[in-house]
Amino acid sequence: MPRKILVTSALPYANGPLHLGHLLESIQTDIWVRFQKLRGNDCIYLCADDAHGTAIMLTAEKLGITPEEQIARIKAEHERDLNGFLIRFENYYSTHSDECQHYAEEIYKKLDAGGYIERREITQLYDPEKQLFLADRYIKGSCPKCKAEDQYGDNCEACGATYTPAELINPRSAISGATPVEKASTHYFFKLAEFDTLLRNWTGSDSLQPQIANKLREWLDAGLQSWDISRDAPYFGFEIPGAPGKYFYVWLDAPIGYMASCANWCKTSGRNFEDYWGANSDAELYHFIGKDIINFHGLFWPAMLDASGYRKPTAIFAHGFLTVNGKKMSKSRGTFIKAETYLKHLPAEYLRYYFAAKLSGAVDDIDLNLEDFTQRVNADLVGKLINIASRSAKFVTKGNDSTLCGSLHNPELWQRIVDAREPIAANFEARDYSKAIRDIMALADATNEYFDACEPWKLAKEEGGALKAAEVASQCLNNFAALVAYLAPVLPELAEKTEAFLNTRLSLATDPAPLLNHRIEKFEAMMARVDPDKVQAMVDDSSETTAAPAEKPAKTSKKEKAASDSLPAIADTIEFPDFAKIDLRVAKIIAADHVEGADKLLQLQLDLGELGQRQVFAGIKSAYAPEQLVGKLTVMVANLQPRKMRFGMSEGMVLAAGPGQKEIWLLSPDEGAQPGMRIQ
RNA sequence: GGCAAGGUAGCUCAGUUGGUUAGAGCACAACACUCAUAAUGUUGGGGUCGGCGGUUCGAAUCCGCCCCUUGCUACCA
Repeated sequence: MPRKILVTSALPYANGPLHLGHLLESIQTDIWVRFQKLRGNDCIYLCADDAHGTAIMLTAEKLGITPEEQIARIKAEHERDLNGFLIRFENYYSTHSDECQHYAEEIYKKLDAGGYIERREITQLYDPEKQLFLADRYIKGSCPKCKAEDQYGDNCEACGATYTPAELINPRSAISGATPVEKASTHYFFKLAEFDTLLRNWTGSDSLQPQIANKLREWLDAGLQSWDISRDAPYFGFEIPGAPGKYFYVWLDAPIGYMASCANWCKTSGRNFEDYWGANSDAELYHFIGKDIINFHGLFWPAMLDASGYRKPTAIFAHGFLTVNGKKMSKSRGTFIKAETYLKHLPAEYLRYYFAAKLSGAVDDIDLNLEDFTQRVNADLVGKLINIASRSAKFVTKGNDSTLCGSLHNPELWQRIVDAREPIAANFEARDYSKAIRDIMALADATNEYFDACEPWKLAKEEGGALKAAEVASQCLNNFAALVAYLAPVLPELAEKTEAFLNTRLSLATDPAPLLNHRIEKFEAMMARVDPDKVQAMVDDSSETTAAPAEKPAKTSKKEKAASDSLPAIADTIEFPDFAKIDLRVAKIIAADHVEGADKLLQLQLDLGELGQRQVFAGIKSAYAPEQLVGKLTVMVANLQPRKMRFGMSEGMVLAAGPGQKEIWLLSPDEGAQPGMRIQ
């Protein structure tokens, strides 16, 4: 009974080209899907472009086209590149589609009807000129730490500091250049916390990778927050029913794109949508994703599905990130390689093989070491695997009239290969491709050893030895056919060429049957060696030579931090205006309390005289008891951006010295200072 | 600060429930072979399995502490 399986890859964002990081996932998924199909299972592979959001809207505007034109253009590029890498979908669709809108609205309405949607007012930075709320990455300014100009709202590329947009010096909208202002608006939230039990049960199921289950449990134990699912107009997406001017956040409809793609495919394939998504579906549903989006697929998505009466995924399969030559892909190093650029220089199967040789079922990062890549592909595929066919063919072609012999010369070796099929299949099933590849290559080694031991080239020179040589070569060609069949999910083109060469059909569904008294075609080279010059050309082609941004310095290591603690160097000199920005005030502690559930914090109520009162959380519990503090005068930073902490808003900070633990000493002014006085 | 996943030969990686001198491929060296896309085979050099301590007759494998990498996260405001 074939299994009914629905597989997806994460939806690429329709705002830019695919790069090799995307391909890691597509290739991993495609290999698994092809494997399932070759095993005889009813497996379909669906994907789509993720086509909504502010970024796409802005890009379209910049290009002077409509968002619809922009996403159509990108989708065509994506499909071209994926096709070039031999990724084969049943359907590649878009979240900007009627089906997606239908299911997004339906799911939302069910969530709302179930009481899982709450409406709350929040304050965000707003671009008054562009009339647009600004996410962190759309706010630029000078880094508050190192003063580097033109940094994004969440972290500094020059010094690595992290901060909030409000901390930026001279913040401005990256879109219009206007100074952002704070503005309140009602947002819609999905009450995820209500699904705590459901999600605990789901993550407890043993089909998840242990690392993922751990991660999800960590989030669950930390307590689930409501998820902001709305964005204000203007926004390229679907308007929320009954909420004019409010749109679904792009991440709400992204996974619904899986359903949309399926519904769209069902129209032409004659399949039934409910068979896959209905609450009682007996189909298996798997999402291949990167580890960066585990929260969306492991928390929000199952909760959304369950709350709206659909089935949950059978499992999610997360993979790690792709690094190139051991480091993050970088445009200045030429290692930010686009799919299109790769294909311009190198065949798809090289990369498919290399990824397969390194992928396991775990969430570990994968490194594409370009030198290793070249050597590995050449040695494994050309040197050992295809070489089997290349060195054998002639003895059959010339020695036995292009016909494989009538019996196997080495039945033991053949049996070893046959017996390897199920273990190899089990490794493919478990997505442990690297193990499958190792086993297959070990059998290729064994075949080469056998070939060498028999010395058919010598046999062929002996009188009447041509047939003996052909027997050895026939054995090796049969081995070759079986090994290529095992590799077919990874190397579909090599499999096709092998089928043509040997006049046969390769399958993984049954044990390979030896080809006996079987006519073959003339051998022709099946794969060229990797040319290192082409690899270099690809890197050169990917290099951004124009003004490579300064390399982001490595984050300060703990060691370095410790060293700098013991050698308290004075910070860089600042100008008076820099200092003057800090509004320090004398504050009177009028209340101090323990915070329920907090290990380090005390909640302080500070009086600033005519300026009112402030609530501040301070991490000084280890050194002060609340009753010691009440009535004391201290110094606070009064114009610090308020920060939402787990236990409430902290509206400033009190100043203290010392390394921590018991050694914390709060600053206090001499007698006579009055609450609210500015410190200058 | 917390949590998670990693740290095994120059490179890329295996090492199942702790058990004999720690493995593979590539790279390197020598030799063999010359059928093959300078491919293949044999042999060899190369590792205090991140560090320290512990449990054990015995640890890369279990426990503790520490260091480094990556990621997530926070009561660092």
